[in-house]
Amino acid sequence: MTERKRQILQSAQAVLKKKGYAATSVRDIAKSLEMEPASLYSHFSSKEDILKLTCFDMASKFDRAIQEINTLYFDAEQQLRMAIREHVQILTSHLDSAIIFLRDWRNLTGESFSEFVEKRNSYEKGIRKIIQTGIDEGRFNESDIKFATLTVLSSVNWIVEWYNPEGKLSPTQIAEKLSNFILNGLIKNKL
Amino acid sequence: MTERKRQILQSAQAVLKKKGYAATSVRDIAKSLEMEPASLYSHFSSKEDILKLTCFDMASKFDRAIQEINTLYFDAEQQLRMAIREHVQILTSHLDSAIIFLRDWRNLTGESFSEFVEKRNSYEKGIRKIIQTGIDEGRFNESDIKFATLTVLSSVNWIVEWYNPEGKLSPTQIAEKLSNFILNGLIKNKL
DNA sequence: CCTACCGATCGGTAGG
DNA sequence: CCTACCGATCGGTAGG
Repeated sequence: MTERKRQILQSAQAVLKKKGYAATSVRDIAKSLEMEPASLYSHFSSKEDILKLTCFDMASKFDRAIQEINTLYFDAEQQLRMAIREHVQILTSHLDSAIIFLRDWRNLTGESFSEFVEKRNSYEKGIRKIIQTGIDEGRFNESDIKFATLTVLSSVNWIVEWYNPEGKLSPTQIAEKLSNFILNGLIKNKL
Repeated sequence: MTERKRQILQSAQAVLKKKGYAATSVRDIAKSLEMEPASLYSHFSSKEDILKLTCFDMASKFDRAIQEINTLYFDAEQQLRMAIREHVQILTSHLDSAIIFLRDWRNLTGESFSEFVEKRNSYEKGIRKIIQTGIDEGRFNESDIKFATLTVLSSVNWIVEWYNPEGKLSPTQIAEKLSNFILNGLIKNKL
């Protein structure tokens, strides 16, 4: 990927996150770059190509992170805290892409769609494995494991809806709060 | 609203939830009803009109539920459990509308957009109030209250992504699991 | 990266 | 609820 292509991709992502993939035209993207719509096609083969690159790029970032964590020795609680920290880190440091990745992947078609879903399921499995370990260790509640996994992921992914890079909470602080919430719940410890 | 209009609306919602508002054409909607695209306009003034009706209809359901709960005497834990139960009930019993409501509200324009955001914030405030009560009662952890509210809502809303009406979990069971998760967290009670 | 352009499809209207 | 139709915009190509 050339420097210019990366530059165009970034500008495109900034536009796409605002109105969503389906409601954004190739002309909208071109305008943000002050170029003609037709010129985009010397860098990308189609509008969907931009979506595809964005979604798969994010997916592989998450994939790399979970693979690494899953092979580390820490106990389940530490693993989960690390996974959440990494997840928040990826989301917040690529906020435009993250929003497209989370909202617009359904617009992928054909093989891209199914391949994406597969990658997403594989990541989900990585998280599930951590929670399963916690249950096996007797540290986590024996809850419906699929249910627990989805609930963890939903609360982590939701941060893109309100995260503000100039806000008072750093990604690390957000990750810690989120981990505490997920691990300990809302109710005060009855010691 | 005539019976026929409601019927058309329902069919439209079934189509909209599949591809999303922006990617669905008026022709797609008409086809699902075996009528001509132009005929839709004797029931609706525009494509956005359908989105507007769907979003605001859902919003008012949530609004009614939270208003009621907020005036009841139960303590914060009970209130939160009730709010979650009602929320899950509304989502699952209007699944098509719920998905459109959650995913496509950003496509509203002008006044509709701002009015919707306002309604959504007001519901959020209702949930926040319950959590605040819990903190005041000394029952809930003193966490960032806005943060806690958003995390609760995200995990509840996520159920539309995996809920299956024919699955083994009833809405009531889902609500209870979710409440337990949110209140007690993943970690086993160290008694 | 641009000019020039294409066929297809879009949301919507007029008139019955 | 339909026929007939509209101007605008869509994603994308040819050729330079």
